[in-house]
Amino acid sequence: MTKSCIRVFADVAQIKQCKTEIDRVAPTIASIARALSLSGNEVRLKILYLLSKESQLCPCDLSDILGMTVPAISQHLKKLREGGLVVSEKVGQTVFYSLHKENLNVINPILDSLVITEQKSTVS
Amino acid sequence: MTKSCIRVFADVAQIKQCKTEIDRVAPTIASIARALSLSGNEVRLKILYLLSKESQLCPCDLSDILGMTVPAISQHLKKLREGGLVVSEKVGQTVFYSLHKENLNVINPILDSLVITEQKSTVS
DNA sequence: CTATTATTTAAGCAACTACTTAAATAACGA
DNA sequence: TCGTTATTTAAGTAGTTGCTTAAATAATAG
Repeated sequence: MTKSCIRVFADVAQIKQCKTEIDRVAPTIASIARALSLSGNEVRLKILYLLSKESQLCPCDLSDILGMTVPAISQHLKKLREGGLVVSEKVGQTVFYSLHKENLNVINPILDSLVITEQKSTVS
Repeated sequence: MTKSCIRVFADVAQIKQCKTEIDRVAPTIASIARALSLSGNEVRLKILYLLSKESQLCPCDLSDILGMTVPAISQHLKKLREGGLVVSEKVGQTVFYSLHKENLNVINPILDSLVITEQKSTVS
């Protein structure tokens, strides 16, 4: 870290500009990275996909569908809720989870691309 | 796991259908989740963003720009390369990294959304 | 009130991540 | 060749993640 790149082709102005630019977008990148790492888990991505298909599901349903324990599911849902990607509504003893559509600008294209990828592979 | 959801409103047919559907898309989800978890790291997302702006950068540049040690950067680049998100080309002692555009269908919308988000926040 | 059901929370733990420092590899120039 | 530079690899480690099981919380029915 003390020594920096001194190669002949290094473009000092370019590097400086990159530093400025990355500082500028850093907060946005941090927030997007958070959303991506949330959905970068196989179980949570499945939950998001299922919610995009079914509009709402409870932890119990998801436990059945994904073949996992209820606490395991609940902990994933907690992360998704805290990350603002899903919302929950309690109806009696049951808690229904659904996508938090307003916060899904990062995730939506991914779910879309999933559908597209599936269509492609179904066709071929 | 042994006991399944027995609530009154549970829709057995819906659950069964979801199971079938999730099994069908599981391989695609796994591969997308891998790409998302790769780009769900702040440093790696910054690298991808910088490469989308600069077309090619070496580990040394990135170390300078991001204020991190070269080995730390190198290890991130290795993951991105193994995940197929970037490619490298050696020129003399320098290794230039650039985006592997063909494999970026999952990541591209994210980088785009980053630009869009930045424009929004700049305007407001 | 008591038992049952749905969900969440907590504690423990194995596996993974992302850094560190040191060493290895490779290209270059004097 | 020797010393320098660019990069990668390796080993060690603190922190994080994702599960497990057990316990806590809350709603409902008898």
